[in-house]
Amino acid sequence: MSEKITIYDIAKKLNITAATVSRALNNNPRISDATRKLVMETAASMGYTQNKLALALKSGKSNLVGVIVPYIDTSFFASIIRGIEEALYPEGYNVIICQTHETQEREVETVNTLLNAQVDGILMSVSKSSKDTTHFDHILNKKIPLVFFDRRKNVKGVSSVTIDDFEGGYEATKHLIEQGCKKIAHLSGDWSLEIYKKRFEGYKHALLDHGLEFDDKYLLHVKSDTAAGRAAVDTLMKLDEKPDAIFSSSDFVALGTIQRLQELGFSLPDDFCVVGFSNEPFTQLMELSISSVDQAPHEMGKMAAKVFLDHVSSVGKVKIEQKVELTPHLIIRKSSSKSAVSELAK
Amino acid sequence: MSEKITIYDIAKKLNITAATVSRALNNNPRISDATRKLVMETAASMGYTQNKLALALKSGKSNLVGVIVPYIDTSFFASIIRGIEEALYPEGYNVIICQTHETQEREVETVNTLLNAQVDGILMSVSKSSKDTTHFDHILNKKIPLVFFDRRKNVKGVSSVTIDDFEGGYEATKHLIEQGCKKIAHLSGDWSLEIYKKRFEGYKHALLDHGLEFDDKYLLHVKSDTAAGRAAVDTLMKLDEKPDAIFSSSDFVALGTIQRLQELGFSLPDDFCVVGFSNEPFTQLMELSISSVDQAPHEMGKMAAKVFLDHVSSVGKVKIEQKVELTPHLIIRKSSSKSAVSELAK
DNA sequence: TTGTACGCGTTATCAC
DNA sequence: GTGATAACGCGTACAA
Repeated sequence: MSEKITIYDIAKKLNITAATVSRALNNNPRISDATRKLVMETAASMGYTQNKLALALKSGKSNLVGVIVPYIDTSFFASIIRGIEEALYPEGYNVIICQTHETQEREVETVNTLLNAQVDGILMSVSKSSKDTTHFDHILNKKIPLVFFDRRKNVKGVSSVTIDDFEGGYEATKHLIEQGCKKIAHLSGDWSLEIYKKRFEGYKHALLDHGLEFDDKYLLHVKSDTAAGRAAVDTLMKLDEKPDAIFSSSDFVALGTIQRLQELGFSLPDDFCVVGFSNEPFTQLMELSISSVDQAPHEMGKMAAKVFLDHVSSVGKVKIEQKVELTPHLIIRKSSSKSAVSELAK
Repeated sequence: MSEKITIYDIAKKLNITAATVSRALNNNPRISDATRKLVMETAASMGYTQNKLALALKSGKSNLVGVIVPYIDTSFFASIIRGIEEALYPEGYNVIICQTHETQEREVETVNTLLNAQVDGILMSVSKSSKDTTHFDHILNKKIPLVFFDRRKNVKGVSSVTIDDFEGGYEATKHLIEQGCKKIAHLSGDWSLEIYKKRFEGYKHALLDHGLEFDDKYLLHVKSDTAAGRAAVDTLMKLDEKPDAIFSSSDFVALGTIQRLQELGFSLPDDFCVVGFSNEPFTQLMELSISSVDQAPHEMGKMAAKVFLDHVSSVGKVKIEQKVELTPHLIIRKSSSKSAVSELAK
């Protein structure tokens, strides 16, 4: 009892042909109940497991889906992958994970690897440094569904699932304005990624819609870590007109600003209101819990999987690229809840 | 230019046979430089990609490795998976991810799924409710390497990579004793998992080794969330002899205890010292940063992958099961750094 | 109801 | 150096 058992092994044991075994195992109607039962039982006793590779080779369908992310161990992407896995597993798909480490080189490499592995689809979030798009054409030329999530590129025929980053930026800024903040700084990221640009635009429009003017000096481009947030605070403090609120495109940056502001002796949220983006797990755990825009990554993953499934189920039919935009949800916590305003609300 | 290109397509175009194309592509020595170059070029121009499924079927080697975890989106497991992926990718393996949701049922199911997918190995952390072990035998019967990480079961012939949980519990407790704590409570988890039992044993031995006695009333079994930590504090506060320190097997529980203790008006770390376990990302981000035992999940993943690679490279040779035990590292932060002791150290 | 024969794409083993 | 052929494990028309 060991090694790989094939339908030939069980056929030989029963003095029948492999075709019959195959039929019995697949509940083919054209087979007697007797042999079906017999085959089923001996298959189980011999410890037979179907070789999906052979099936995949024959059918041209591997039931493998590739997922490409910058890093797997950031809570945002991990949640998305969980959503994808949980939506695809019940449909019989297995998920292969690849990381790009934010480089174009690895992105191209992993795409080719997944193509070699004959995946039935690729779900991915493009890396920051991704500029060229010919590797996406490789995928499309092979008629393999490609779905972007969160970070997308404009490629014809490719569906995407994102959140409405404009809306997220708008809501966060609007909330700060409602808290009575007048001079709201915005810490943005690398604009080669659409998401940061759109969050900024939401921020800008919210200002204008509420009679505030947009001022260049309150816009900073920073990296996504706490150190960058601390440095940003120091930069802002050199201004003649210091801001009274900060909307950051990253929770880590937001945390850095809070740390630095508190070090400088400011009282939050009364002197400064801060809102972050992503609703990282830690934001709700802090003593001064941090307001943030939730991106519903689990839902995003499920939706990306659903879009893929729609694609495969609509072969032959007109398959139109889908651009799903999820609505972000601002979660208001202590870092932006001025006591004065809270009192008013009561 | 589209659809799947096979070596037959390129053979036909060049009026040669598929075997020759295969040889050219695989740098077989018995081939002329002229045809090799010709094949290489036309292969590239036609957009040929090797079908690894066919290769896998023929060779019996899929270059797929299955990874099974309770949940993919906890920082600990996500880091492990990252470590695994980064160690396996350069060796030509792709990683398939499955989640058990902590149920035995899904664990058995995912194992069978991965076996069907013809994975070359399975790396897994068993689920809490996993009791039966026959599904592990299925794996071993097929001569497929199985490696446990973090959470293991005693199964003959199975390698494992864990951290020395006894050591972790011991060091954490010893540290608390050195801070001057005399009555150290321990919040443990479900003892059906070895890890929690061992952490407790480390705790107990550290007490005894330093002349403190172990007292039942300071040992509580709790779930792994902040609510459980809060509840545990309330339970401990009902004791006549209240503890002066808490060693928790979970960072989330530790956070809960800190929140509740502060609510009750205690000053930390002077009234209470708290140490957690896992070094979750948030522990270092809190205003009162939390001391914790780091499990080096990234390293653990890399090591699990390495153990697997050792297995496959030693086919035929005596392959002995490896029991790798990584050394945990206590990270001392504010939650257990008494100012008095700190002053003394200066 | 069951057996026969073929093909999925690839490489390896023969021949030539 | 290259061509022909078998084999990996499976499902399925076609024949019986």
